[in-house]
Amino acid sequence: MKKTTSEEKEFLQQYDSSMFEKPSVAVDVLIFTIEDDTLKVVMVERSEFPYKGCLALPGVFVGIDESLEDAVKRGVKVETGLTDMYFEQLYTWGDVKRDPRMRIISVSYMALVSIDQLCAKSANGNIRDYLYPVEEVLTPDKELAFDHKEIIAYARTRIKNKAAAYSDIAFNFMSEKFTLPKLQKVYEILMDKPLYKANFRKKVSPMVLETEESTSGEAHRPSKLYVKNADYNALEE
Amino acid sequence: MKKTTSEEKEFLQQYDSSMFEKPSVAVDVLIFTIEDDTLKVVMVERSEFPYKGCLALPGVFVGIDESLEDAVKRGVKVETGLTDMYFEQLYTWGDVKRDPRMRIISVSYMALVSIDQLCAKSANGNIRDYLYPVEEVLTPDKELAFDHKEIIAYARTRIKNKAAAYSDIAFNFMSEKFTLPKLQKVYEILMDKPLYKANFRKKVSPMVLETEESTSGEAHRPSKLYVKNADYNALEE
DNA sequence: CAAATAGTGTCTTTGAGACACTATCGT
DNA sequence: ACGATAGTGTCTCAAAGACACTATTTG
Repeated sequence: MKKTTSEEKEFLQQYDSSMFEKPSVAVDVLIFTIEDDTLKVVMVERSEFPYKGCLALPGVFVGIDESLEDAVKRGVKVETGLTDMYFEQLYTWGDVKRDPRMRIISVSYMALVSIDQLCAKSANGNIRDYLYPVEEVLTPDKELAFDHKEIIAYARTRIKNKAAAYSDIAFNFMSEKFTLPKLQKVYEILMDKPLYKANFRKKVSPMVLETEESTSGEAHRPSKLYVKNADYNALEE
Repeated sequence: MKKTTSEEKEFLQQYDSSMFEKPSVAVDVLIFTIEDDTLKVVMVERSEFPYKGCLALPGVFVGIDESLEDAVKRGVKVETGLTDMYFEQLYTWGDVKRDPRMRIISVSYMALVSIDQLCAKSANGNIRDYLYPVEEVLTPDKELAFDHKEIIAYARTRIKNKAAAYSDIAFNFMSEKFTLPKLQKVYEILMDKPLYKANFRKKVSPMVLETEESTSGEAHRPSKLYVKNADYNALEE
């Protein structure tokens, strides 16, 4: 990795002699999207023991010269082809027996992406085949690999809390231009509860900017298109 | 660590051949307390390079058969002698160069403890000598070891947010019985802003239970003693 | 016009914030 | 009585919540 100085050698020798074995470190990535008005997460079916046939979160081991974030980007890229998306660290899971094969400490991250972006880059096979409704995989009788159900439940709670606080996470699921009814629907899905139209619009009005465009062609009044107000967070001071 | 089955061998071989070197995993513990109406954190002065002479957070490497929480308990015990205290995971720091000696991924935890408990168990030397005011170690010109200033700043923000939301974290700094003026002072220290007495008492009244006892002996009206209402969180549903 | 969805006005209730007041100790 | 801190009553104002209304498109 790097050359060691004489001062550091003492430490490294001491460390090597006291620690016989190191845990492995992985990142598990929860790629969330909204499809058919449903919050979904990317999962893969395990072809090997343990948990053969169960759904598991995609994950990669962290390389010795790779930051956690770089490992996440690598994992997301192999899974979806996407190179730029919003993600944030969730929690680190370190139970000794969480993986029966060997000691693996997992740093979990959640990535949020619109279904449009997700499908645009889907080169190998259809990414839609790997999307599973979150509420479905969280049902008690559904068996998932390792502690992945707990991890997904943790992420689900985080998403709900952030949406309820009207943070801007919902925008990660939107295309660039969107109508307020669509945005409201996304917040409702994330919060898992219905919202009053007028109140919702009061809340989000500082977070969005109206455009000149509108929807058309549907058998009802058209809806104005909005974009995210990039200055919103700056105003928060 | 454990015996491997034939199914698992394939995985382990594949893993071993693809990963030449593993990062080390440590937990860094931020032990916070309140002394002299000031939020303080336990730190130790480094006697070795790198960052010789700088303050650092206490930390331990995570053993191969040790959970993250067990590593935290071990670290807290060697540092303070305490065996039971509240702690929670903060964040995992994984920059490749965060430790110049070798690749170390650090899972940070914050522990919160009253000054009474902290001093009660202080066997070897005076633990008070290792307490440093948080705002002081966070000043820009103060050099701390590794990325520990960033970690402390992260924890400071977490504490502020939790106090501002009137979570029950403040109680971790109190003795079993306390007066409301003392509790208010603790919230003010954590939030770093003054509070109105009447409003504060309205807020915390469901979180506390009045006792029969009062303070006495001071040249002013005595103050009633309260205990934490253990049922409070249960009521939250 | 009817159906359907987009969008607005406003009332009520809740709670944060601010401030003034009363209460009770020791000296 | 006085200084000092403990503890309470209540007003204001802003935001959350609930609901009713108007507006604009297609068929």
